[in-house]
Amino acid sequence: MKSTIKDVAKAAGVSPSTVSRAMHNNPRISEEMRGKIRALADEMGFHPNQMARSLVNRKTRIIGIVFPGAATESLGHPFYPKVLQGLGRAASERRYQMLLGMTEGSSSQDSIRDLVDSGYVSGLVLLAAEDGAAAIDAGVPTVVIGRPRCWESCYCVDNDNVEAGREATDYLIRLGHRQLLLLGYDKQYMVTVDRRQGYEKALEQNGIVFRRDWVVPSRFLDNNTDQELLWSLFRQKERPTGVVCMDDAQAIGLTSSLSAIGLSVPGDVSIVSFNNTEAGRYHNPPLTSMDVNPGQLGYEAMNMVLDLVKEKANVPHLYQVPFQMALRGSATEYRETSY
Amino acid sequence: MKSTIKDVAKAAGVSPSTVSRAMHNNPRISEEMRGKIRALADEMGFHPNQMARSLVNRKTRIIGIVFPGAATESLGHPFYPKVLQGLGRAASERRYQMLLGMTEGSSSQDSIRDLVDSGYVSGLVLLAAEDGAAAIDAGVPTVVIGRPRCWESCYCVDNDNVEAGREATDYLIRLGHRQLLLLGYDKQYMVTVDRRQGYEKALEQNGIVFRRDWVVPSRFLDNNTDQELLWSLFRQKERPTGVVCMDDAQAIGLTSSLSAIGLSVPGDVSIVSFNNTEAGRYHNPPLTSMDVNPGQLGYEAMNMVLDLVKEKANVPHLYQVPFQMALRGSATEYRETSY
DNA sequence: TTGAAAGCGCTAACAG
DNA sequence: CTGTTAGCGCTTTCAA
Repeated sequence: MKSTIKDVAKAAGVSPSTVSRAMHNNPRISEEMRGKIRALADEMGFHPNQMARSLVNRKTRIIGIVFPGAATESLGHPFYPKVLQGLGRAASERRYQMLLGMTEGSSSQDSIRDLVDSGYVSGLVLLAAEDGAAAIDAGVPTVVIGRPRCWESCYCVDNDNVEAGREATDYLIRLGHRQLLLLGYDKQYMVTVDRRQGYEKALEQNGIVFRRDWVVPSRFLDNNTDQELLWSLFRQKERPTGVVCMDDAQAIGLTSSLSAIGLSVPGDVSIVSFNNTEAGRYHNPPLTSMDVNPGQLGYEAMNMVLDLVKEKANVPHLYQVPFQMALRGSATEYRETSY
Repeated sequence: MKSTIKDVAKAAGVSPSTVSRAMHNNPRISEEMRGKIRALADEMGFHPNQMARSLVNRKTRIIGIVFPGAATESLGHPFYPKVLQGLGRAASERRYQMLLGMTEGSSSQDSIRDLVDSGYVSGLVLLAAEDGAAAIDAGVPTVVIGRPRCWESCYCVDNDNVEAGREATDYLIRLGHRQLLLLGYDKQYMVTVDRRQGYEKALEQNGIVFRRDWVVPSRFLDNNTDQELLWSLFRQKERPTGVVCMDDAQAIGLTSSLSAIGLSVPGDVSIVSFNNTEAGRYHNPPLTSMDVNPGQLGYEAMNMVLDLVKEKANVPHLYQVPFQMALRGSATEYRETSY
């Protein structure tokens, strides 16, 4: 049986409150009493029951983590474990723990309710910007990773995705490419709309005219019917010589899709993508990819919620983490012979 | 302000106990009262405070997850997120939540203590067999993923690693290879000692003599000094033509190490490895790799702890999950011309 | 079928 | 500096 504060109090011949004070380095206790009690507590293997503490102070040292959509599924993409690493690092530095909200099958809305209603968490971090709206009335301090639609009224940490999109595109342009396709656009996801904006910006800054039909969804990689659409784009006389992909996985898919119609990467088409995954790193050719620093995203997000929980003043509503391109072989200089 | 059981009781004109019964489908309450109260509770947005409940019932719906060593670091290897997925899937099916123990910098021993002492968890799953010893006196039902030294006296889910090692080796032998190196052995890790045993078994079953100097640690990949040792092995006249690697990462490292001395994979050396990672899948050549089903490992482990927590009878001490080879290009038939 | 009372383990005034 | 008291929100005998 685990010993309680009363046991220790009795053994030490003092009152429970004294033990409580000793355990929390409360100043209202003598040095010697404190030492004596702590030693005794140690000996008896006493550890304050957090459950009871939380009940009275109305706060826990737990932050809930909410994964997007089908919960556990998202962990399949390497972005999430990396974010989790960062979250964990910050949490452990500040001696907090993380409770995972993975309500299989149900919406993240439910996941959030579960987490909060349970009373276990004193803060939340949402791993999907799409759930951002929920952040507003979650009932506990909440920060979302990514940029939700309601971003001005909530706390979030994100990359400057329009700038990232611009830089990725610009990189290709620097390489001499002027026929640029954007693959993986989905207006549902702010990340992609932001990056697309950056893409358009880069085009404009370089006097390249924007072609609406060269902004395509990732669905174009899915099956033969859809690939046909993609292929038709690359069979035009003036075909894209460079592609900006929203994710390494798409770049990988694209590479093989292209090879099916006899186009090679980077020989015929240069590719720049996002997320700098291991798969992309070992892909053939190795992918030039934008690293968005998922680890730091998590790290900053956790520190932000904790600041909020601690009611620190002036916590900024948005923190932007830097990104950088990992330069590898999938994007090379444009050559006439590309045609 | 969140409403408490008392608020609801007052509003319904009944006692708190009645509300409590209504919320938990206790039979000692009339159907109509139950309906009325639940409706009211819903309307008032009342959710029982789990903290308070746990305090009185002495159990929570939370399982602690302990990562090996430097906590968050381990998430860097794709094996762990996949295990986590499986854990999450089972946990969510049975309506449990997971608390992550990531005590940065401190041992997993401390991590375990933290988790258990806090009183938050009613069960534990350890993601590293090396921590197995701790499972015995954790104080709550514990299952470990992998095979700890003390495996007979604790609960674990694992692969049959000697068989896996045997099959991997045998695959190379089937391909005609008879000079086989084992890379990544470390007697500290039971996985590798088990797989090595399988390796030896395969050799024996095929009348190949075991060479102690062909069982090498992964350190041989680390730096030039160590690689020299590896290279010397491959510069012998009778060099290995097949290698069994304990992890895809090693297979990748080996490939490039080998290419530095002019040996190619699979042309000169065939490789079979473990863990079937994305990196290996997109590596050049794509890795033939043993998939140990990390997801299922997690899934079964979670179900096992929960069975233990629920005091289900006859929970087996060991559950073995199947594995299977993903056949790809890094291992090909042995040809004389390999020399 | 419902209510009253006691208590889970701990903390936080308020006295002394 | 230390003890007393009350109570966090809920469950659970025990009576009614």
